[in-house]
Amino acid sequence: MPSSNKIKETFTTDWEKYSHLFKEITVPAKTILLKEGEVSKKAYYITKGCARLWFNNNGKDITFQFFFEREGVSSVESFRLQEKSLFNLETIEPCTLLVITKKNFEFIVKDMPGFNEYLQEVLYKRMAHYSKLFLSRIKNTPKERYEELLKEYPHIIRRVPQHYIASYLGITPVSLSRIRNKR
Amino acid sequence: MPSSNKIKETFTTDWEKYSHLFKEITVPAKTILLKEGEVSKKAYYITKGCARLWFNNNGKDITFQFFFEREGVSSVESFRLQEKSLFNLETIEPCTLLVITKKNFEFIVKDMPGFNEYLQEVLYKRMAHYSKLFLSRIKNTPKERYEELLKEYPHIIRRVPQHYIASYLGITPVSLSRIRNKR
DNA sequence: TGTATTTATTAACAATTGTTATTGCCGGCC
DNA sequence: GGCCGGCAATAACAATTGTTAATAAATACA
Repeated sequence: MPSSNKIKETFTTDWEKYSHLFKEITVPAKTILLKEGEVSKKAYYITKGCARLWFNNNGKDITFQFFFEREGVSSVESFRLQEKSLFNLETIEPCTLLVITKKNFEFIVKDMPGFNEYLQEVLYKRMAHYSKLFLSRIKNTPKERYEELLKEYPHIIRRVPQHYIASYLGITPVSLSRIRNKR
Repeated sequence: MPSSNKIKETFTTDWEKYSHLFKEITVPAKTILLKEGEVSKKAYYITKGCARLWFNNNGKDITFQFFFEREGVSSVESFRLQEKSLFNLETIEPCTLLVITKKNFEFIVKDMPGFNEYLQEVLYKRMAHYSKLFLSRIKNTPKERYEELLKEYPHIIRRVPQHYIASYLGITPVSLSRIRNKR
């Protein structure tokens, strides 16, 4: 579960020895890995494909975050605290994933020096990501938000179906199409 | 600076002995107690009146929080970490305030048992307040947000001028007036 | 009390976004 | 290759909100 450049080097070499705790699976697109309201028992690492975290709001889905190759992904709060997840975790493309159980994960937490600190950083980054997302919703128009996404994270727009982008921006697919084609 | 029922009792009796560290001032409405971009050197406790925390977004002001009697108020992050404040702190009504300097405040933090924990709780509540506010912006329409405010915090609506409520809800005063009068 | 200032309402119009439905395109899959 | 399903674009219309301006009401305070 590498990532986060600074901390990465400190334990990336040790990583091999835990590989037997992960199971590789492949799943089709639109597979729900975790359902809203359920307690997360597994965490995933994306080898191939992409996924999204979203929640249902009166029948409309609101996407919070996208995940791509070489990223760990779970409903962090639910997995760590074993509480009901507020989010759905769903694949967008067919995916190859490394799966680890909560139990094995806890083993690594205890066994690998520095891993817990790394997790703290992941959590912190996630909070920062949310704050930024929320603030952009308050301060900017959908159009501005789209343009910012296009500038800062073009790979998301290249790869993710447009209606998920719309759900991420808080608008309808129709409205996003209009913004893109300026009419 | 009492508040927060649970922790309150643990040090509310000790509080008197620090009263000499506070200075009472009275200020008119619309007094800026802290300007966006400045470092907070003072914290306030409201004896009489009310205030709001807001920031400027391209000329429009966005209100984040309202404060009333028996509440401590400051740009918490700026006061604690001595960083530039992201917010303006401004009185809404003429106010009577107890003022304490950063230095004297730090003295109390060190001197009073349990005070630091209390501050942690204040900070935690503030984060929770923000999360709630942000989520309501994403999930609900301005109309729904107004109705929730009316139900949950009627005292705010009773007391605060309507255009500040509008700024808190993220809409124009005109739009809020329309919502209130259903047309 | 009378005047000035602030605040709220209303109207008219523009801009943005949502809703619903249709069409066409593309890719996966049998 | 051909069919089906998912996706994007577009149109027409409705609903919501913003903008600007005028007016009315409430409030402050001299």
